Amino acid sequence: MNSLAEENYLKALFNLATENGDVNVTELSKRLGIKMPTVTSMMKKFAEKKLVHYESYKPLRLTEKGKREAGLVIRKHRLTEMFLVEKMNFAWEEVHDIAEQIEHIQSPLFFEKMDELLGHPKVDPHGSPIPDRNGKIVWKTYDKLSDCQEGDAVTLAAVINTSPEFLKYLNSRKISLGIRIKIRAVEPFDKSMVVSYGKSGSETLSNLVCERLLVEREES
Amino acid sequence: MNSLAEENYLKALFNLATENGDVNVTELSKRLGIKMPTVTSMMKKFAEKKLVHYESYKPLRLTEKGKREAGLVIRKHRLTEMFLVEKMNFAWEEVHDIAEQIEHIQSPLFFEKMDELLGHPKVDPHGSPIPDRNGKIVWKTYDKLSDCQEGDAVTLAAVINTSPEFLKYLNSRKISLGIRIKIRAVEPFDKSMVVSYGKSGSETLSNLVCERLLVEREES
DNA sequence: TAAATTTGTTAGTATTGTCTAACATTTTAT
DNA sequence: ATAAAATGTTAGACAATACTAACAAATTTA
Repeated sequence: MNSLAEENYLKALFNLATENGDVNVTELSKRLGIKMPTVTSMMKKFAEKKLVHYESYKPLRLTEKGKREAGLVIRKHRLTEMFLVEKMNFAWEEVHDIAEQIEHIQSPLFFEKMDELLGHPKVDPHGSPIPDRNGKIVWKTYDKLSDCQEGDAVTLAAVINTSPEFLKYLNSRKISLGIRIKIRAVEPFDKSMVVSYGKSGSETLSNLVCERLLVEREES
Repeated sequence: MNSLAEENYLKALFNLATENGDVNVTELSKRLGIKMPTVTSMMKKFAEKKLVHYESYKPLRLTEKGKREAGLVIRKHRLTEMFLVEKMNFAWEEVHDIAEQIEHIQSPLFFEKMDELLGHPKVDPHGSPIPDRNGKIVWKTYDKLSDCQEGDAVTLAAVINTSPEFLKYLNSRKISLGIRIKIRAVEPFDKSMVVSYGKSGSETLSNLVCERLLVEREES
């Protein structure tokens, strides 16, 4: 069984590997808000527990076991986020901190119950995939809205940045997962987009925002 | 803010005081499964934090602050038990261990949401009162079934022992909170009772069981 | 009331997970 | 190619919470 601290390291390792490929000690240290020497010693412990392949000065790589156990922590996190939103009426920008705590509950039954009550959801409230019972993630590949063209019609499937600030910004624009977005124009100078969706006439979204919105093109 | 360990000490102190009056180090040690020297040193820390009145070799007494904070932990525990049973379809004998973990979540909003979704319940699934937002418990006084007489008709309001074994025994007899029980006979020799309730013809309950069932007499 | 038992404290140690300071290696830039 | 910068490790310390062994006080019993 992994401790709470270990679960946090596992999750961070997995997420960083997904985001950036190779993970180094500095990044992991920054992500966790824990100083580098502490991270180094935890990685040695992880090596003994066969959770990472560790060699001094080399990038950190989760073993298969490490990936599985990390996936299971992320599963608990994302199921919790979904439960909080769907069953407890939380808004999507409120759930992260609570899920960070509940993900450490040791009770397979508890998470099985959540999964069942939610009808075995495939994604969390931000569109991130929920790993299966073996910790395996099935990745669907989405396009960034910023990579789409004038005239494209797309559906919003996920958001990359899940900070409360960004999510509140989206709330204020009535942007939520599942909305259909039409790209009316792309400004060449700053790559901002004029889009329409829902009941809005049209809105202008900066490139920074468009890069954080993952969409599916209409099936053709 | 109290740590997880401190919250456990607070809860145990409060519960022991409710059950037995005075609390001593030995009892607290046994209840927590923590050796006495560790308990002594935690009590010194509690004295500094003004959670207990501590004097060497004297019984342990929670301060008003200590009672309030203990009550708030117990509130979190009991709200959680109720939530697990009412909203997540757990059986009453399954919830204790999970609630022991969730009670330590630091998020007032999370527990407020539970309370709201449950409609501000006054008792948990075992009939124990849920402290209010200030940690105050309003005690209703019940009678033990074992103190009732032949001919009495009562309603089951709470159970004293909440061990899974006892609760499963009650399940097997279809005994649940709220059932109306009629006392058909009391065996003088061993104080066992012949009772009827629900659809059962009649059942015999040992004195040990009857002492653990708290009932309300029919309003007169 | 004195001995035995129970209860409680002190002292010293261990583990987990954190830190800072100092040093070592690797990478980048001139 | 070497100096500077970035990255990573070692060594030693610390806080929280637990433990055991030894001792002290209080209570019970004979």
